[in-house]
Amino acid sequence: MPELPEVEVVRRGLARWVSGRKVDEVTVLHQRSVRRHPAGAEDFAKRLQGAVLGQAHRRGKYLWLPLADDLSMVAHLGMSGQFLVRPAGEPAETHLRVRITFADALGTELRFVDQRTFGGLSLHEPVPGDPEGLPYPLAHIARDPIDPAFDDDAFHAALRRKRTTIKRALLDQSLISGVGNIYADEALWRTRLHYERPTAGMTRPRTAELLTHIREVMGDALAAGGTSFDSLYVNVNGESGYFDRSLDAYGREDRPCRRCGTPIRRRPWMNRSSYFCPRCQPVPRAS
DNA sequence: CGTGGCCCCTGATTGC
DNA sequence: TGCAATCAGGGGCCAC
Repeated sequence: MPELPEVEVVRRGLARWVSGRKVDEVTVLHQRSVRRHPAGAEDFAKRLQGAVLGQAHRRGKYLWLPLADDLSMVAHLGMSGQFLVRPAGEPAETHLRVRITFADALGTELRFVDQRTFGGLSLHEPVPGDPEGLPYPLAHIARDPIDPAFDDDAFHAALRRKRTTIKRALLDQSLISGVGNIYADEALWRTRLHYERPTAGMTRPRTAELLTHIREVMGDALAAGGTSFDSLYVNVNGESGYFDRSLDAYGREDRPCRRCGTPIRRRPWMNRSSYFCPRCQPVPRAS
């Protein structure tokens, strides 16, 4: 389940192994993987053929590589997406969705593999005047907390304005990007905040503490090469990253809280799960 | 318009 | 043993 640190690892892999190469052939093996390309799979392939893939950019969990002609190839890994750089001619992976070959002599091709097809590739024009050439579908995606331009004060003000709960806000990519279910639980545990705490009650020091912990969790994961729980996450060269043994809350139902020993609880939440320590992170009164 | 909830998908795991 | 239910979850989309 790639979160921001994993996606950043993929970005670096693309920058090293793919940027600057000229596309030869594009084969779309699953329509759903290009569903965000409005003009369809054939158009996607046609426009990409012959283009040189530019520098690899990231905003939150989105990746994009500008082409020479104003369009960018946008990628989202979703739940199970992987970019693999493989020797051309290697057998296709079971869930290979898009194959991109190159017009050079390096002998490798780029493969987008995605078991659950929540991810996908598409081509888009930039938001007019955006200095980074941010593609249109990403216009509403906020900066991530390890982006130097992330505005802590603006984030705090947005939390105060909202009438929602803290974990919902952390997963709202228009407020802060790159935080997924796992790292939200980890950061809330570190901050001793229950996931249903109203954002309107956040104080400035509390927000600052929360951001610090989010950055620590992400930084730790990035240093470890990304988090993984199974073989679904593989970086651009096919190597798994492992970080799960240092998780404090996520996936630890009934196991003792590393701070106080109280068994960690799991609660159904938004069709997924929230993990928390009932003692360190007490349920807010008004919920 | 802001907020909350549903749903897309596949495979591993669990339960009967 | 075999089949069905459950779970995993990013984020777009829609209803209220």
